[in-house]
Amino acid sequence: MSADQTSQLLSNWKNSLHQHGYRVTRPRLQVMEIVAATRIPLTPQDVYHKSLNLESPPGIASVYRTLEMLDVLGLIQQIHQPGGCHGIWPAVDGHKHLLMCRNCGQMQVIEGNEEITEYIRRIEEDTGYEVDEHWLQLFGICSECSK
Amino acid sequence: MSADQTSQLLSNWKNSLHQHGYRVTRPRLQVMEIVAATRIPLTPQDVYHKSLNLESPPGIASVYRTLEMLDVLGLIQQIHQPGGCHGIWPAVDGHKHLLMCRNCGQMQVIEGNEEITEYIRRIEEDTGYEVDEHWLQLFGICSECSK
DNA sequence: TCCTTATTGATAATGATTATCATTATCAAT
DNA sequence: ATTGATAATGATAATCATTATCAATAAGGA
Repeated sequence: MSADQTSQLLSNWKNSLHQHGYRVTRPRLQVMEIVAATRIPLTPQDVYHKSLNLESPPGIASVYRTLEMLDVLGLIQQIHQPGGCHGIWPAVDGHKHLLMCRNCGQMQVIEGNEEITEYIRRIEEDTGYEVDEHWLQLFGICSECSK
Repeated sequence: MSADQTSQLLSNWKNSLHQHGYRVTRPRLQVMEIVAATRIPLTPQDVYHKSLNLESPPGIASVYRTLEMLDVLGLIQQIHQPGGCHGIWPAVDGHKHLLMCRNCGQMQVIEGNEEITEYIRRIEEDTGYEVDEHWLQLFGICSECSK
């Protein structure tokens, strides 16, 4: 994620806090900066440990509280990984699927999902379910790592 | 899952333990019976609490150890749910996708995934990744629950 | 600048999972 | 069927992540 993409994201997030009546505080900013800048999914613990490098790091409780708030506001999303654990990641607009390099951890957003829409339509016919949500995540090796 | 499907599964699992040099013990059988018979994903705690109804229930540690063993042997798989937490479920042969009713929790295995194969081929072309694993899970309301 | 109150940080409480280790039970060999 | 080596168990302690508590602090509207 490039530097100006990150600051764009941060700016949007701050607006969202204001709009929903949340105060913009230093601990929240510290957490948001870390999450907005990450290129790999982070756990709450990851965020906390990264924050310890900062001047006056937020308390562990504020890290959890801020992540909870970002989640409620839909600004981050959970990522499910082969290791079994979750990580968080800035939420992607619309419904996009994610591709993650199992070597370097880098995430990539996939554009277009017509095939999946078609697939789901067929499943609904076959099973009688109303499918209202789906998760698709792809894992592999990115072109950098496969060199 | 029907009664004879369950006993078929159990029988396969016991064979697998023998083949890999694991002893077949009562605590293991108790855990395996619970997991093989479930119609919804279970957490380790779920399994433990269900086991407490039994005559001489296994210790909590044995529940964890048995689930770990079943996972290593590839006999169960993890299910990722909207709530954010994992559950376990008997592993499905081949690569099948799962559909879960968000009301009753019931799981359904989906046959055929040509659309997904096609989708992944396109992603590989677009991104330069080698995609070697993918997770797709669908959530919705089953025909029973939507009545 | 003041004042209300949302937020923080330190820490206690909770809950899940893992590690430890003496005792028990499996199962291959006899 | 019995024996014996040792894998496995169960009770519990240790660890680790997450949540709750509450007095002190700071954001931001008046």
